[in-house]
Amino acid sequence: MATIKDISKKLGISVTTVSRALNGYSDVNEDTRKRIQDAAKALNYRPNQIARKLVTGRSGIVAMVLPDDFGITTKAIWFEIISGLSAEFSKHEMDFVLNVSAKDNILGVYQRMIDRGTADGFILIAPVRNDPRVAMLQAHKVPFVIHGQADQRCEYAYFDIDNYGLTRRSVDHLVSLGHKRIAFVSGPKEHGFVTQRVQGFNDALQAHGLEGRPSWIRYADRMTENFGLVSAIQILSRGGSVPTAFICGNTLIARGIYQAAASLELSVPQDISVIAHDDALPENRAVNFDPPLTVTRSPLRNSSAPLADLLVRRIQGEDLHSLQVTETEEFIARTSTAPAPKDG
Amino acid sequence: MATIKDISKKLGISVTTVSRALNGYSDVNEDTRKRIQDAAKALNYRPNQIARKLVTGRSGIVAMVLPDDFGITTKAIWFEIISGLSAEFSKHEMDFVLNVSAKDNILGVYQRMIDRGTADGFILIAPVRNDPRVAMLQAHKVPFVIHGQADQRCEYAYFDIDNYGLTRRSVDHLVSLGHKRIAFVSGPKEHGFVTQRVQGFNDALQAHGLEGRPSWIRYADRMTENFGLVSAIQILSRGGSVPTAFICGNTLIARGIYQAAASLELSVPQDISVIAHDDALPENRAVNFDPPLTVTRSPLRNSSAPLADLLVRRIQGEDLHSLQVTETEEFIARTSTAPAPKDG
DNA sequence: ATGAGTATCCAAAACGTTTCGGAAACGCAA
DNA sequence: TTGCGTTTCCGAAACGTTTTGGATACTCAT
Repeated sequence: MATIKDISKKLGISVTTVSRALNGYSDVNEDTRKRIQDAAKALNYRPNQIARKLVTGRSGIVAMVLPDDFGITTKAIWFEIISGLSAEFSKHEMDFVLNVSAKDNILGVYQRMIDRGTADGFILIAPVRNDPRVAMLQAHKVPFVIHGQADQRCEYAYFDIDNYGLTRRSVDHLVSLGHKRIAFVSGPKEHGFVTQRVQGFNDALQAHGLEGRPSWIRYADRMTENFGLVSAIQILSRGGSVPTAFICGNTLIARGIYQAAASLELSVPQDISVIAHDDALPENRAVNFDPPLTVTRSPLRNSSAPLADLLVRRIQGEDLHSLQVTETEEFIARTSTAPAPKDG
Repeated sequence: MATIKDISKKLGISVTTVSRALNGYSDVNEDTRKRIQDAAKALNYRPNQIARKLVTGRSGIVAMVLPDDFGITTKAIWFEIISGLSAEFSKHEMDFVLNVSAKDNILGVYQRMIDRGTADGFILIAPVRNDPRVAMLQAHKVPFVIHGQADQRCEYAYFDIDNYGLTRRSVDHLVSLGHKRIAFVSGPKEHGFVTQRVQGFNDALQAHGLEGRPSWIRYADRMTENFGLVSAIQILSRGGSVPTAFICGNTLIARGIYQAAASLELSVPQDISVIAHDDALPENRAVNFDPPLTVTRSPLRNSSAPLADLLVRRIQGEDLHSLQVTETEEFIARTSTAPAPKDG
């Protein structure tokens, strides 16, 4: 309601000085600044973002565009990210625009938003290789940060977990328990994080002199309980030798594998060990599994603050290469993993 | 990128005329308008919302503030509403700001948004009686629309379903099947829709000369499967006569009641009939229940378009009273309801 | 020919802020 | 005294649009 002019008039100080005082410039006397700040508070002044944007080119608005076709799993995951981000940007006094659109229209939405210049920057999630969104944003020189790293050497800011290391550590743990035949039930092939995890998985097997079987690596379109159930039954029912351990892309898949084991009258961990990556969604806690699930853990919730922070700094013009963060996940051994069965 | 000035220069026409042509004013020659529109298209012109807002006071931004403490059910429900709204506002070329904040800070967020004037209007959901958010928005004369009607006679725009009629119809249906003892498992007491449903429930009972028992009406803090399970077992295990039918606030509660019935070795619908209100969430389809669930149905998804539309019209200054919409839900009889048991 | 009415156009102000390019006042060294 | 550097301030322009209040030219009846 109150404008900078009101403060200016009330104090008999120029609009310029008021603006500079409030924005922390050094060319204003500290006493004056104090008076101005007090007046601002007294008048309940809040800078009009719109007016500010017109001159600075910044709107204090940040956006995220999501496709609308996904299951409840993805829904929960994204809600987790969304609420975290929204809260985080709130702290920065920024607004968070969410757009949920048909998958084939996503690029159109970006185009519109870029043209109208509503947003200072974007958050992307679930990147794929050669992601067209990335190409578009780069072409228009719009700041953005990706959750997850799509390509090996990339020219954008990102926050990622160590997907490669995640499967390596899981394999290491299983091998140290004597497992030699390990399956990996993962996510959609086109996503960067899946590629990296598979890579880590294969490299780890090789490092231990073990041989992987292509049919023991499964790619889910949707990383659901059902997919875990079906995959495990298929893998375990095939003739010949079967895996003694499963690594799961998330805890839902693990749940499906527990079910499969129960259905096949196998017990976890005596017959098969299970280990998963845990995004720490509040509604599916690995510690409440029976038996409690061994996991590599990196709460999705924890990624909000870094993501928001990175984007803010990117918008402020900070260099890309200082804005590429990879976080190492926690390893938590519980009782879903045990020494490999003797007859294995 | 291209501004109104660019068009103006290219065509040798004043900025004023370009603006008026593009905004459909009648005082510009149709030929000129055509030329201007063509030039605008050629230059890929999009009006700068920010500049526009500065003078009109409209930002083309609309906001919603949610508390961050809720279970996965609410999460799914809200995601449903959110994606619908976002898509809908997209069509209106408006941006949708989402803010998820701590419950005790919600009002602060509204205050900030109102002060900064980022949003043209707000969407509220899940109103309670004498909702402080309503009071605040009314005090600041900010346009808003509520999903659900909190108070009987209210001075705001809303879109609601006929919550009163919903339970009336459910009771009618059950009574016509011969049921005389009916329980109702509903939602949080403080929400308007619960009050209305309970009212409809009680009135319907009375209209049929039946007597309700207070202990047969249950208020859930969270309308989950668990609450349905627990409520049904408690109600059915009590000494004396027990209900022969349950009305459920949503399909999750119904699922819990199915479970309770199974656990108590009662069958649906031979021993107890179940009827629910169905918000039509994609992950919990009433038709897939076993037996398929009789419902009153009003897809949440369907409320997005009216809500968005109402808000847009409210922002444009349309009168409140033409913006109060109550939709009647569908009634779908399936096989979870059957004649009351003879010994009942 | 005059005046009124209509169709079409436009210059300038306004929205609230930041920023550019100084200006004034002072201290201090030469 | 002069000149220079600091500190502290400010006027005016700018951002891209809409809106206000005419101005101009034309038509048509008188």
